[in-house]
Amino acid sequence: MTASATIDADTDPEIVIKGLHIDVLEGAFSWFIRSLDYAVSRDLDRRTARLEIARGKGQITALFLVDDHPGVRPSQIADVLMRDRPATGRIIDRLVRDGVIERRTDPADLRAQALFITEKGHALSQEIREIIRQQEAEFFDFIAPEDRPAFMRMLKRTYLNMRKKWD
Amino acid sequence: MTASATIDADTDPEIVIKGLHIDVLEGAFSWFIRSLDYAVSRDLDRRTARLEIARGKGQITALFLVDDHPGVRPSQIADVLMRDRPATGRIIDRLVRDGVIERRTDPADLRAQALFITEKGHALSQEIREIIRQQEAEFFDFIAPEDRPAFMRMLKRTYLNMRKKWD
DNA sequence: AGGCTTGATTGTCTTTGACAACCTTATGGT
DNA sequence: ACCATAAGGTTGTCAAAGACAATCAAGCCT
Repeated sequence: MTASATIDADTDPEIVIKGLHIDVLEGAFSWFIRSLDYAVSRDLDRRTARLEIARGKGQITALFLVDDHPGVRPSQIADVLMRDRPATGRIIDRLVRDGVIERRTDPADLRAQALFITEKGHALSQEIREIIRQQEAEFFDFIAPEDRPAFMRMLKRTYLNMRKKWD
Repeated sequence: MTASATIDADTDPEIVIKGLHIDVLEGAFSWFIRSLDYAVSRDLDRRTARLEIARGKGQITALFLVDDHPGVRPSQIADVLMRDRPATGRIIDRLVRDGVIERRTDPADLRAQALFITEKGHALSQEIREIIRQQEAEFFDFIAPEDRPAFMRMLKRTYLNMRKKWD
């Protein structure tokens, strides 16, 4: 018994952890987002531990991007991930080493690479998508179905707003 | 021009980054949460760069907790942070080294420590709170005032739901 | 042709975070 | 009272993430 709370559809829950009222942090969207990220990431790592993919958000997002956009370039992935190119390059290194994607040089621009998913990579991708679906279901099932679109919309808009400030 | 979107009050925005439709990831709450965390964290690091506090969420949350709960114990902080005790211990080390909090042994339990804020620490805490208020205002100002409580409530409930599964 | 920009890699450094082992103090059962 | 066990913290080690600078190669633009 370390966390307790009253959860109601319409009231603002109080947050108490090990006897500490962490009211301070309430009112701070960012704090919840950061804590949620930590939890979601760890949970996802656990769920994917048995798979042949290194943990970390970057790997999975990159894999999905290659799966959905054959020929995508590392720099595009870097932009989506908001990482610099060296970091993205190493993520891709690992995916290539694991045999889930392939690097080819783009004939139209010899500097650039075009990335393609392998069969193994596609299968892995499908498996991870299913895992994420399960995670979503378990983590967010308490949000009433009719509230989900609203929540998602707010997240998206926050994301887009943030990206605008980013560039 | 790397991110573009149509933002409407009521429509679901499309997300396009550098020409990539990242529809795949839509429908995944977790992806937005993770991306948002990344952005919010980096932004906060930038804003607090000039301050005498190491970057990282742990430092700030721990500082706030000590500021609000004089005599709090490291293990309680570890629980809020969802970190293990070694990690929490090192966060506290840094805060003590920087002179913003003090370690005393709890007379009631000689194993345990009671943490207290210093004057310097309290001043720093106030300063950071103000910075966070500003960040919140800039990041989340596009959420209509009447929608904010709902958004916050959903975040809180997600957080609490997650903590329940955590323990 | 020359200079500049873009795509990507390599090398290095710092920071996080996880895990295991250890020491000290409380607690609880007998 | 005593011994085993649990709880609070510290130290040591290791791996991974991420940031930054420097480098190389290819295209673009006058």
